[in-house]
Amino acid sequence: MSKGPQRIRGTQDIWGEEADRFQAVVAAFERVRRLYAFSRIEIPVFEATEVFARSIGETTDIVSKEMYSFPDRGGDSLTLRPEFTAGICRAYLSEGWQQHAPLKLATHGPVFRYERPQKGRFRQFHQLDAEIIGSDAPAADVELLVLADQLLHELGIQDGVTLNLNTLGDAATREAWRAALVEHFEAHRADLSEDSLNRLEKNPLRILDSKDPRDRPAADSAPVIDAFLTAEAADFFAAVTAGLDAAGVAWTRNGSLVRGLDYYRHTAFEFITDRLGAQGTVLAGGRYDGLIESLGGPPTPAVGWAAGIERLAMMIAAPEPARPQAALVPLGEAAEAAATGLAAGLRRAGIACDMAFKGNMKRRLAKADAAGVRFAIILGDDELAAGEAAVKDLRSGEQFRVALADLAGALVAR
RNA sequence: GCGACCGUAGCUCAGCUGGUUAGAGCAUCGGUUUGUGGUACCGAGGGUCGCGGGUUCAAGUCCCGUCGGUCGCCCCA
Repeated sequence: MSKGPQRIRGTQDIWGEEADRFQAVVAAFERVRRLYAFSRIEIPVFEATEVFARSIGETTDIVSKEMYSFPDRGGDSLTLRPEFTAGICRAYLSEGWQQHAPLKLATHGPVFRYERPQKGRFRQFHQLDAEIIGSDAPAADVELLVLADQLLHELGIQDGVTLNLNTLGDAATREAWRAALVEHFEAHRADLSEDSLNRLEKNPLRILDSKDPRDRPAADSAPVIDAFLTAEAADFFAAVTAGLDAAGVAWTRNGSLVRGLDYYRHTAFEFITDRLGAQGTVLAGGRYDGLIESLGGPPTPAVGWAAGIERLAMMIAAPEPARPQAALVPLGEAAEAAATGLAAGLRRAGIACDMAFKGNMKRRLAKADAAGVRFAIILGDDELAAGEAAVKDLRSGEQFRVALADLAGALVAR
């Protein structure tokens, strides 16, 4: 095997088709985000640890054992972001962006979670992220969902994916429902898996979507949230579903869809596929009206979602690799210099072209062909003397002479 | 943190119940073609068989450990 430093577990070196897929996902997101007038935001890759600890919830696995936290040289505890939402809310507060509310924000980039890598799961992975901060209108939830739906359509993966939708109600609803669930599961303690007994202490809602067959009877017979919804919460959810219907976005109600993170309220959703093994969630989010308050800010309503770029990239059709239109093939030193000038001219004219750093004609032609280049521009002493280049169409094999001054135009014309 | 499977050239893999100098395809480089690619043919370079220990006359092949990979559980995008 190779020696030298190795890639850190759970990180990736991405090149070739994989990189093209990644780029295609990001490009689609940037395009769609503009259509919905979301502005781009950039935030730090690391934050004070408390930003995540206070917002995400001390009891979640993310905070308790999956964060990359470290003391900096000054002794402060910093953490590599495990998600975008908390950092964006911190920025909203510390930069005084309340004055711009409601704010529609989008970003993408690396996030970090210390987990055991598996299919579609990495320690450094990448997310798309969209948030609306400062609006308590159900229309905000709807817009975010329609945006997500359009993104998946533009990526061509809507067929394998369904939008699962639920409401967690407002704070009062959630409290009442949670109490009822605890009571229900306490009564079925004997039937539950060890994992779920654990969840009962830490996050009882999670028992509802347990994969363990032993938990299913108790989970399926558990009280549903609808009975506990306050009138306001019920109205809110009705407005969201009506909006989705109006926008023509397909959705299915999933009463056992809950969120792992403490800050969610009202709308919760996941776009789920069966094409990625155990990692079925492709895009997920919801409303988190309590988060900014938990960071020490004023009560501020907000909604958002995040999607794993790697997971999306695995699902899309392979994109056409970008290939240059032409390759320069100089023969000899004089031609090499002339070709350098020609290449610069073509590129300034907006024509993508390539020129190998060295090699004989055979090598250069083979390289151009392997790269999928359409035209080889051959420059030798004969051509130079005539002020022309030999242009070879590598697809048809036909070859013709073009005056150097007309090169760019000739290539565009063909 | 737990479980299962896997770890042989740059890549994908073969190597039968342990037995002389470990193979193939692709890729790379060179040649058939000293100014013409994509096809074909010939040739070359490249591996302490993840690492460490053990069993054996003998280990890529068996055993233990360790590291890494893959998939699943937990959790989550």
